[in-house]
Order: sequence, then structure tokens, then C-alpha cells
Amino acid sequence: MIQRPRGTFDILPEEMPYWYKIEETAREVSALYGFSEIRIPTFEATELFARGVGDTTDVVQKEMYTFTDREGRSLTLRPEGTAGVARALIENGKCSDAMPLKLFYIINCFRYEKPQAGRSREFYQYGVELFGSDSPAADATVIALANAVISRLGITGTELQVNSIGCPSCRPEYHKKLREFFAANEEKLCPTCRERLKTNPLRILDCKNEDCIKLCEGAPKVLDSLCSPCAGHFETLKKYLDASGIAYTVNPKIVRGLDYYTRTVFEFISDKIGAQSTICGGGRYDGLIKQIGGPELPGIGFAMGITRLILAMKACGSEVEEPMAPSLYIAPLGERAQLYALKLSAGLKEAGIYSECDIVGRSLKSQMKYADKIGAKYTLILGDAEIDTGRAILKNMQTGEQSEVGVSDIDALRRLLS
RNA sequence: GUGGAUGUAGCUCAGUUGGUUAGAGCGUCAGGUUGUGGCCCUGAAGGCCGUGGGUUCGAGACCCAUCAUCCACCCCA
Repeated sequence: MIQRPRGTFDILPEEMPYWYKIEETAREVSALYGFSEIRIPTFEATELFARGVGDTTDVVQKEMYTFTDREGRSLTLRPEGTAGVARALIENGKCSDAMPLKLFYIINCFRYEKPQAGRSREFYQYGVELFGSDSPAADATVIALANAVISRLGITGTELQVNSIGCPSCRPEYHKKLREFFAANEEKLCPTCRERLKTNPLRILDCKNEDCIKLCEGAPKVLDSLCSPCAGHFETLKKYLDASGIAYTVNPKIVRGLDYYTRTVFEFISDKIGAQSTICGGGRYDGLIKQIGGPELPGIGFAMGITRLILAMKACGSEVEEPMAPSLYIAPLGERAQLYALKLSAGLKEAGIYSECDIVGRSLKSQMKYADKIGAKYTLILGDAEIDTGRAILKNMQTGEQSEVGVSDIDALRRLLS
């Protein structure tokens, strides 16, 4: 038995209603907000992610599926969508289009991580990117879109957390202050945080270690260290969110692990799906396009983990479409009837009626059982006598009622069934 | 990458202090007299007991390794 690779999963037919609902909702709401779909390659030049996502990040350092192709080029299975979308815009000259550019995508991504509830090595995300506006109104729009999708999916009890992590002009200053603060208290930090002190001191604020949490209480706050444009941006965003009636809490501890984020960062958190509780994560990335070789072009976006959405939908008892049940099951008896049944079934399908017909050669009793199991609304019993007379028995599977109907007129049959 | 728990039929699980041919329920398939489903009854198929070593006269049970799954850390969607 050859098993699927670790961290991958099969999406079985019985799960599809959830996927359909999410994909339909994502497309519908995106369209309402004026976002168009884009599809990008599954793999890209490794350098795109190294430069875009940032080569000090965990994602790039230890989680990428990188390989060399037959010509010796280094390629990487996309670990996220934003860098690829940004690349596609630059490469296709879209940066000169009318602004803002509003795009969404539904893709699979790959990260070499240890699997856990809500975390797999191949995962799916619905993401949205808005380029060409540095106004907090863009931030508010994107957050409103995320909020609308989540609520339309019937997911309740989520919390929106927002924060600002500053920009290239004020963040270094804050980093310096943080570093100084923690360096003075280094012996109180946990081992991983001592490591973070060198790599990314912002992350220390998010540590779950008790001693670190205590120490963080006295640490300089990001929001106090923002430059005035960043502070203004954040204040205005909050005002817009308030005006839109979108509830949020400010969490100065949220820090995104991707280097391209600037200013606004946000997460929608669910308390119902285990430790991987971020259902949607996003933020502003004003430097990204420039960073990967395009013009100066601000942007903001988010991504939602589809399997996490499904976990949350199930936890919330969100309703999804039932699988289609056939309107009619045709039970042929014998060779002649089989032939006739296939023809009849095809005719009904042409008329837009979902009908099933035995193709296994079962006994009538077994066929009845099967018709019941698949939820057929009616069953038509077809033997030699019926073909000769052109009239057969139609059984209503709910009431058990039987009546004789003509089988040569498909239109008449269709009317009977609907 | 670190830690904890768990691997017996398609699914959910039993399996006594190690002891003959490995069990149940659900599901699947077939029957329960002529061409009629749901309930009920009968029967069948389906397991190298995750894999590889070891201990033992004897291992599904014990030991070691390995793989996988789940949970948490980490990270993130």
C-alpha cells in the first residue's frame, strides 16, 4: 500500500459541500467588492519568495519545498500567494493599469511543517490583494470583505484583532528600543526568545512562556513607537472600522511572520478549532512590489485557510448543500428493458432531470433497496410487458404510492416528476 | 525541529494475568418462493492485529526501532 505523503490529505466527495460553499461565497463576495480572480503558477523561482517573503523568515528558511529542475534552476512550490500575485502584476504590466488593482485567488500552498489540526503540508487558501492605495480606507475595505465572507459562511464567535507594526522609517527605531530592553533582561528570557532577540525581537512579544509574558509587560509598545504617519494611518483605520460597525480589538502582540508586512496587520481568530486558531490573517505590504523589482506600489491583503474555515463551519453547525438525489430511479428487468432504460434515462437528462438507472444487473429487490439508499424520489419499474404496452409503474418512494404512467412521452414524465 | 498520546475489518471499537482456527456493531454484497425499498431475520465477502526486529515453547498483547495519525510547542492560513 502506497500512502499519501505526510501532511497531505484527500478531499472526499462527502466533504465537497463545504468546499463548494466556501469557494462560491468567496467568489460572490469578492465580486461584490470588485475583486477579480487571478490564477498563478504552483511553483515560482525560489528567489521570488526569498526576496518577497523574506529570507530570515521561518517560511523561507525551513519550510519551503525547493527543488532544482532539469536545467539547474532553483524552483519552489509556493508557500503563500501574495508574492506570486505581485510578480504576476509586474510581469504583465498591470502596475500601470487604473488603480486600485483588486484581485483574489483560491490556491493550494505548500509548507514543510509538522502536521497538526488545521495545519498540513499542502493547504488551501482563499486570498485577496488590493494594490495601489495607501489609504486606511483600503485596509478597511479589505477587512470588511474578510468579515463578510466569514459571516456568510455561518462562522460565529470569531474575533478580529488589529495592530500596526510600523513602516521602514519607524520600525528600526522600535526594533532598537526593543532589543535594548530585552538585552538588558536577557537572562529572564526563554531559550527560543534569546534566539529571537537576534533574529526578530518583535516575536518575543508573542511568546507564551510565563516569564517572557511578564517581562513583556514592561517592554516598549509598538503603538507608542509609531511614526506620526503610521500612527495616523492606524487611528484612521480604527475610525473607519468603527464607522463600518466592524468589531475589533487592538492586540499589540500580533506580529506577522512574513517580512513584507508594514503598518496594518490583522487576524480573525476562532476559539473553536484548536491551537491553529487563525482563520484569516493579513496586513499591509507597501514595500513588496518594489522589493521584487516593480514600481513603488502599496498593497494590502489577507488569506484565509480553507480547511480552518471548514473546521470552524463544522464547529458552528453551518449549513451546506445536501448532495443531489435523483428525481427518478429506473429499474429495468432484463436485456430489452436495460436498453430501453438507458435510452429513457438519457432522454430525461437531456430534459434536465437527474435520473439513475441500474447498470449493475441487480434483482428488482436489490434495485429498490439501492433506489431507497440513494434517496431517489420516484422509481420506475420497467419490464418486457411495460415496453410492449408503453405504460409502466411509477412508485413514489416517500409515500409508497404507485401509479401507471406512459413512458414514451418524456415531457409528460418530466411534468409528473417535478 | 521539540514534547505527549495512539495505531486490531471500509468506519467505530472489543480482545481477560501472553495460550488453539482474531470478535462485535455499523457499512458493503446476496438471500428471506412469482416483478417492489425503509423495519426485521439469515448468510457471505472483508484483517501479514501499522512495519521491522527482539524476548518466549507460544506475542494482537511484553521490549526496542521505525513509519503514520492525533494533540501541544514553534510557526502560520
